[in-house]
Amino acid sequence: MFNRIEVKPAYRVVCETIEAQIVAGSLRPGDLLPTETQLADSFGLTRHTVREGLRQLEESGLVGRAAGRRLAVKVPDHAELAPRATQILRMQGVTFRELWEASMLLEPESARGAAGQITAQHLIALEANLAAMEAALNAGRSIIALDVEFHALLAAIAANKALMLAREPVSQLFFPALKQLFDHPRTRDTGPRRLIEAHRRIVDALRVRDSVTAEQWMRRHMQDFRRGYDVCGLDTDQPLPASFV
Amino acid sequence: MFNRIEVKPAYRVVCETIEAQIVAGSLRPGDLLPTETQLADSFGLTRHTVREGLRQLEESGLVGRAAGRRLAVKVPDHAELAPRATQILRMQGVTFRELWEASMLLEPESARGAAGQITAQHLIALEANLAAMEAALNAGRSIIALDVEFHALLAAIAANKALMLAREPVSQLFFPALKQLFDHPRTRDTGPRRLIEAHRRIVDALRVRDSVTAEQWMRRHMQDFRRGYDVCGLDTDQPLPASFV
DNA sequence: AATGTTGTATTGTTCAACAAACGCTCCTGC
DNA sequence: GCAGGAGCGTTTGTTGAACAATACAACATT
Repeated sequence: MFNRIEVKPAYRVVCETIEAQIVAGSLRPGDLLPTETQLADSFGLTRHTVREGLRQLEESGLVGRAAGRRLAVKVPDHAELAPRATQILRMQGVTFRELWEASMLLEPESARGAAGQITAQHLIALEANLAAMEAALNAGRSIIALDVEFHALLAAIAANKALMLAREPVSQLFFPALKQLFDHPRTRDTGPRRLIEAHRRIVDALRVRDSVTAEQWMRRHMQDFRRGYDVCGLDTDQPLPASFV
Repeated sequence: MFNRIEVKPAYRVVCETIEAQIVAGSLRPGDLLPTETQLADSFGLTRHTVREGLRQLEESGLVGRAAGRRLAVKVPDHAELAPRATQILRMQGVTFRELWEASMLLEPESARGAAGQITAQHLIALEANLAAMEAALNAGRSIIALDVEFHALLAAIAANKALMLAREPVSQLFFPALKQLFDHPRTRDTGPRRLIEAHRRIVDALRVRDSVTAEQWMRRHMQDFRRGYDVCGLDTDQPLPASFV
């Protein structure tokens, strides 16, 4: 009968009210919010209180500074969400196995989907990535960042928004976790070569829109990672060390 | 050469500084933050400026009110992130097809994983869900919420944090999208029955830890959804209507 | 046309308070 | 001895009136 009453601070109400207006559609992406003073007047609050609400709204990604100083409604981007998701996974002590199992699902599907959508434009980007990797390898620089980029490229080509959202945080953790591999004597020399080889094969398959082969090579590629982890004697059930930031 | 210069407001620096302390580990989950006045003194800012930073930190999920009023560092929960991810997908105009393709990957894996981890405790929860569904159906109430819950239960049982994070936002959109189906004359009568039947089969398979059958039935279950959508003449490539809130 | 200048609107920040809620200690009554 | 209040200090939530800094636009200058 009498449900739990919770008093929300005014700034929270401000945030929720504006958010509600946005999802309801009365404020559309691109629209400028009223000025802080106007909002304060409307709500019958001080500018300070309104500002605290706006700070939360800002962090939620629903508003941002489009052109000038004024806050504008925008469509939040999944690129903003990914780092936060990554952070959650790390702080919750996600294990290599969990990441690997997720990647084992998401990446092959990403490759498969890319085969159906790929354009000449995309191929150029992929080739550029491969070339950059070769160069980095020869120069003795790390290829991890380029690896992450490669997989992100594939996902972007596949153009499934749900998949991209799901994939990104996992990839942000999984691939950097492989840094250990490339530093390890057992895999330092062969690892990067095998990686580039797999990427090469995937691109070749995509060029001829061969989704089956692309998917197969991606799966092999993922299994390679897993095997490398084992070969190096690393425990797949341990939480990832915090150093992967 | 000359990169974009961005001057960050002080409240933003406050937020980032504290966040850095948390990820660096000098502030651990459970620790209380200093009081607003102390922070203001340390930073050499006004209490209000500090508060704006704290509001952002709060929204980011890294701090929260644990016991009393004081803010405490906490491990962010993926349950907080899911609604935001859902929002992003919806605002970006995600289509039924995208959601379905993602679910077609994630849900069967979820069922498969659950088979390996399930306990008597879990089975009780699943049975309770099934019973509640039967009851809801007989009473003519909607079973959508219970369906979402069923799939969330499976994911929780499978206990893969990366998978749960990936799955949740998709499920929050995908299953409610099926409301149309259960309102449509073509599937109104048979749909819910088939749904419960599939859930039943999955639970039965899980009870005997038969991961293959569980996964198969889940896949069939998903394909059923898709077929229903087609049968009702709905366009799978249209963005979901905004009414799924 | 490109570069200064001015003016105004809006955000960022400060200072000085006060109200309300919480946690704590200490005190009372049994 | 201890359960239950009464007070008290601490901390957050909120207000008010300012001022500084910046961005934008319109205009003047060269």
